[in-house]
Amino acid sequence: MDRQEVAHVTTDSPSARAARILARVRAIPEGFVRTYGDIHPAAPRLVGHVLATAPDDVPWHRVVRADGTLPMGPLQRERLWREGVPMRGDRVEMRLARLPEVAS
DNA sequence: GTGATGACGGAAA
DNA sequence: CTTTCCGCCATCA
Repeated sequence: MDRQEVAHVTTDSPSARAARILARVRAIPEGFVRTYGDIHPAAPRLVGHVLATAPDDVPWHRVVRADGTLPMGPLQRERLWREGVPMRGDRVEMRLARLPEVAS
């Protein structure tokens, strides 16, 4: 389905989307990561904005780019490393750390 | 109201 | 491998 359908199916409203995004991010288990696109395919950039203005009790470091590079640099890298996320150089081994799409 | 920007993604060259 | 280009949506000037 395209983004229009997604928006229709998933009760949209600025706050509702933000809430859904935050919920998904909080659901990422330690040691794994998900990409912006995985969290909200229709608007990856929105995910970034939400995380940027989100409370720090969310595991924002578990959200990385689709190619495994880290948007937040060294800090994020350190946090992921501590959780045992497999990395190669400065990027995450998506093949192993990327969490499969979750239903809901 | 318009236009630029950003913690992005994917396709094309 | 890199660089463009276009689509997305909320914010902000």
